[in-house]
Amino acid sequence: MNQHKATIHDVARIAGVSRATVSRYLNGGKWVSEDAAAKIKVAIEQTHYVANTHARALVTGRAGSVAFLLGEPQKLLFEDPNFATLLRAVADELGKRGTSFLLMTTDNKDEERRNIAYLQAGHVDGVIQVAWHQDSSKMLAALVKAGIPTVVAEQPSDETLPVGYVHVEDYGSARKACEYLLSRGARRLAMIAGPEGPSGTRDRVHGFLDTLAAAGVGSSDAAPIVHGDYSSASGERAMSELLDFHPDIDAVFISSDAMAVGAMKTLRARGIAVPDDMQIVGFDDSSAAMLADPPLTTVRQPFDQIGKHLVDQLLRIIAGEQPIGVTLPCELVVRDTTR
Amino acid sequence: MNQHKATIHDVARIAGVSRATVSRYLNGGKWVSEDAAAKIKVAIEQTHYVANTHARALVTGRAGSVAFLLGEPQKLLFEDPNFATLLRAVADELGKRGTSFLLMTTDNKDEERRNIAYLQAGHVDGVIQVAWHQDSSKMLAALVKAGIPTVVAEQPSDETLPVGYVHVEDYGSARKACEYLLSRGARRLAMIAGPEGPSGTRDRVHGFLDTLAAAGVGSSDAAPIVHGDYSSASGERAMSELLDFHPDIDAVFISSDAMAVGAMKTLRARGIAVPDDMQIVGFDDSSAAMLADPPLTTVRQPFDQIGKHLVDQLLRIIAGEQPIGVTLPCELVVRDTTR
DNA sequence: TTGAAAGCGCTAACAT
DNA sequence: ATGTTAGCGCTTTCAA
Repeated sequence: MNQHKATIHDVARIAGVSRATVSRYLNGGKWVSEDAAAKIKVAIEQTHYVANTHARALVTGRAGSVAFLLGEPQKLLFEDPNFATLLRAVADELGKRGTSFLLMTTDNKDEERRNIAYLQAGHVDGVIQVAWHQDSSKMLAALVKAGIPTVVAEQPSDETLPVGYVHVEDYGSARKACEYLLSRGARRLAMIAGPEGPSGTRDRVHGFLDTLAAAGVGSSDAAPIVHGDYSSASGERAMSELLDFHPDIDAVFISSDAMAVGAMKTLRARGIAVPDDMQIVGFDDSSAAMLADPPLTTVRQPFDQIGKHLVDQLLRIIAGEQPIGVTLPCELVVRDTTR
Repeated sequence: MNQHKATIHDVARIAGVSRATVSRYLNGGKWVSEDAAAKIKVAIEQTHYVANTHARALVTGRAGSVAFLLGEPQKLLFEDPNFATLLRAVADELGKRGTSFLLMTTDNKDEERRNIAYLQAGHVDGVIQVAWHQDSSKMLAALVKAGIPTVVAEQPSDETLPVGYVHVEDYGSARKACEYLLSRGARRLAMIAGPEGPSGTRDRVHGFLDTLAAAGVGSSDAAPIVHGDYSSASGERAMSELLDFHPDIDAVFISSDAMAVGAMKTLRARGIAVPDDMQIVGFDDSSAAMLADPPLTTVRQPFDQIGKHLVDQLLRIIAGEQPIGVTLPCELVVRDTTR
């Protein structure tokens, strides 16, 4: 633990070659004779040599790491299980590609400033931004201005921004969910949507509305849509509101499982049976869906795929490719909150 | 975005001093005249200069970052809300101290090897290890052997290891919970404990057993204790088992809120009313506790404090201080699953 | 109080 | 195929 950590110099000396040869071996091994390679391999094993990232970053100008930037009100990070899922997916994929990452959270203006300064300083090669519940356009603009390769886990509101993004097919998924509800006999559909602003909310609402219109079952009065913040508590409130103003609804399409769980709590309190008196379809297929009582019919978001594509995109952009948008399909998972 | 990033050289030139003076200014500002300091300050603002971490790390030999090392089976990271809570607390505290951190996950032997190599390479100054559900002694031993400053979010099984740790008062909290149950009229107590192995599980079990013994209400046959893995599903199973073998129990002390939620699902399925026929106390006070139906009486773990102390400890150890153990008290939060 | 100079460990021309 | 050399941006003696 006290012995000097092995450097490329030690390896070179032991292998009987120059440091440049070791460096070449380390970076692809081209232009290194088999003989030299073998000796270097032995020397590395013997010394437990691992390249110093900082020295390498200094000379190459690349950090070999990316930031996972979370712009979220603190309480939601705790409650939304999707963060953990996505975080894990990203961590796994990044690990496979030999890139380390650091997690940054932004809860207020001060942290935002500090984070921007840090990122601009070039400590990381790129940024994966996740801000499902909060407006992140300022941060995003700063990243773009600083020329930092960036991917976003939703469709950015400003589509002209040169950032990559990965999102799910919100419109189509909403239609799929609502059409299923219709097919199970529901006629008076309501929706509990996510926070207004993000494109995901907008697209799901359109999917909901268009399905109703196509089926000719839309009510003529104010559309039964209430917005929540994806938290369970907001789902509880939203369900109450829905019931108060539209007591005749027989099904609800809810934009997150957490909100669906909250909504079911309200229903239970009011003695409304699920799925007999009220059918429900959630969104995410988070752990809450299967644990709900009864288990929730929901739209499965492929977070592992989202994470994979996010990393893939970012690494491509860092390598100089054009940012693109990736849209992933969702799957309806039928459980017991629909008939 | 293309203009050369400002270096200490640029700042020195603009301020009309040497790079060494700028460096001194950056690191505490001692031995820098007010005059020079003022000029440097202006130059830094003008150039938007931010020190290059890699260059600094290279020369100082310190990385300025630490690792948050998660040794957990993947599925539990998704489900256990405590991770997110602790992660956030640590992130906040680290941010305040100007230290960045990277998150590493260890799900299998291969990742473990890779992580150990990475950490040994000195890419970080220290490690915060969290492994509540999995044996982490091998990893810990490797870290100690490599001389990497380490703190653990539980009491390490090998107490002679020179690592810092922060944990909650498991024994006392268990006694507090069980005594409360007794005070509410419960007489035939059972326990759903965490996975066998970690000291936390052992201490809570002892607290449970000792309380029963002290009150003289222990049954003479096999102690009604079943182990789970902190997941909701395991709580569901454990409750079934308890009911099958000890149908006369009237209260259960459960080592996590997630398991308590699972247990309540089993109770509901069997038509056993909470808290009338069965009282329940959980552990953690995670979001699941308040959302449970009825809301869960539980033991509150102060994760924000745990995170704060973890960071504090680690930074102290990195600075050369002796590792110590920190034990934090828990608080009983009474809600509606107790009478 | 300040500056000159010597690297930290590595990569990347450029020679050979 | 391999070695020599010149830094990357910063801190840190050591002199002045």
